[in-house]
Amino acid sequence: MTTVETDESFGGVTPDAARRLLLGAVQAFAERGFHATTTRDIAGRAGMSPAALYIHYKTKEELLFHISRVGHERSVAVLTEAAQSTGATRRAGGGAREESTGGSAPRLARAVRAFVRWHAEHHTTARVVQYELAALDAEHYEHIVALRRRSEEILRGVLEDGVATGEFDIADIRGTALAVMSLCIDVARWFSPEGRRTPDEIGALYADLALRMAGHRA
Amino acid sequence: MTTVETDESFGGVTPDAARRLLLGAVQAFAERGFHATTTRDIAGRAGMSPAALYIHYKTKEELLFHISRVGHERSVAVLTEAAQSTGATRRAGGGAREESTGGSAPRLARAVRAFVRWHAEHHTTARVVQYELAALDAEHYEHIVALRRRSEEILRGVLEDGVATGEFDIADIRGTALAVMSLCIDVARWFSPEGRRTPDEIGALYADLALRMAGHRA
DNA sequence: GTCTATAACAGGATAGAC
DNA sequence: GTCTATCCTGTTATAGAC
Repeated sequence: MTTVETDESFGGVTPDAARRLLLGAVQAFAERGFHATTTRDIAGRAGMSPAALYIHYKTKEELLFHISRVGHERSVAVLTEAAQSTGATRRAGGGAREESTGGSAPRLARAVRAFVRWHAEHHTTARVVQYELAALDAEHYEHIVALRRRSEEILRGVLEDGVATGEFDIADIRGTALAVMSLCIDVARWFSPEGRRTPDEIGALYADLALRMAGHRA
Repeated sequence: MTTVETDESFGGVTPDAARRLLLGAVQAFAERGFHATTTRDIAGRAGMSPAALYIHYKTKEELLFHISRVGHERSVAVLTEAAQSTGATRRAGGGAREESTGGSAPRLARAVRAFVRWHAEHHTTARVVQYELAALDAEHYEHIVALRRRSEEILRGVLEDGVATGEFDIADIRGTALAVMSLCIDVARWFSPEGRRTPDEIGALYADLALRMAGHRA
């Protein structure tokens, strides 16, 4: 949770050189975009010659895929954990669901807050993850799209639960879930550590906005 | 308002060749991004040789700037018009404002609906306008940022008015305005004409969501 | 205004020494 | 595993004929 984001997301990557390359690539891609970034730039940031890059990654695109994959996995994990009921959730007979501890409202609030925090704290990674997908090759792109669908489904599930229990009042669940996702994702585009709000403050504000969007009766 | 967006935004551009280049560039930039687009590609789409491009635009970046400028001007105009009171708005003594015809709630709804519609209907242009700014040179970038601030201020103004009249209940006006902008802008990222909703349906949904975010008492 | 041809150069990826 | 040197392709932008 450093403010000068050195992004611990890739802390566990094995050869030290590979990790440095990943970190350099994330920064370069976030600043300039994938296509405007040269392999010389990436290698330079990692303190290596351009050639050394190819020992660890077959192409520049593979580097992007690695970043995208790990980034998406992290953000899905953050969302999944936060969206869980604190106790267990059991399905009741007719398809409606009973909550044991956390109702849908706190689950939604926790999910949005955590997801937004992740996008703000890791805005460098998140920017690459969210806005450079088009540069992936077809196969890698499909892999990532599958991960993205998971996030959407998780969020939609929380909204569905809340409507079923009467906590939420939503006309268009799918559309609202998409809108809440939009809101969270867009944080990566504009967030700056120099801005007037901390990641957690934005998370708290957005959690409140999401509850309002869900028609939560305060 | 064609579904197969041929984007009338640039209909008035004077030499026919210049307009075709602009249109080709918008499509190419939206599909591949600025840096991944070649001048050959743009010229090809306009039915010209690469060299002909430089008669009409000094550089590829100038083409992007032109698109960005016109696009921003259009979207600001759309937002401004929609956010106006239908009658005149007069300031009352203490800084609070009286509405004559349209209250703040319908103004917010109209503004969001129109802004979202624009981003959906012109999603090709909008994508370039919103996501390729980083490729502009410093001077051009500043020009565009000034236009963007205008949009934010317009939206914030509507929220402030609504809070002053008691129509809205907002703790953090600036943050909420930013969030509503986010929501609208992000439409350009994911909208597809093949999707299940029309631009106007999305606009209507988002207008409702914005009212909820603003704490409008229905 | 548009074309063909080309200058001038940058960038991804590899070869081969160490 | 890393370096230096380099290949080779593709790119922006210009020159000069029509």
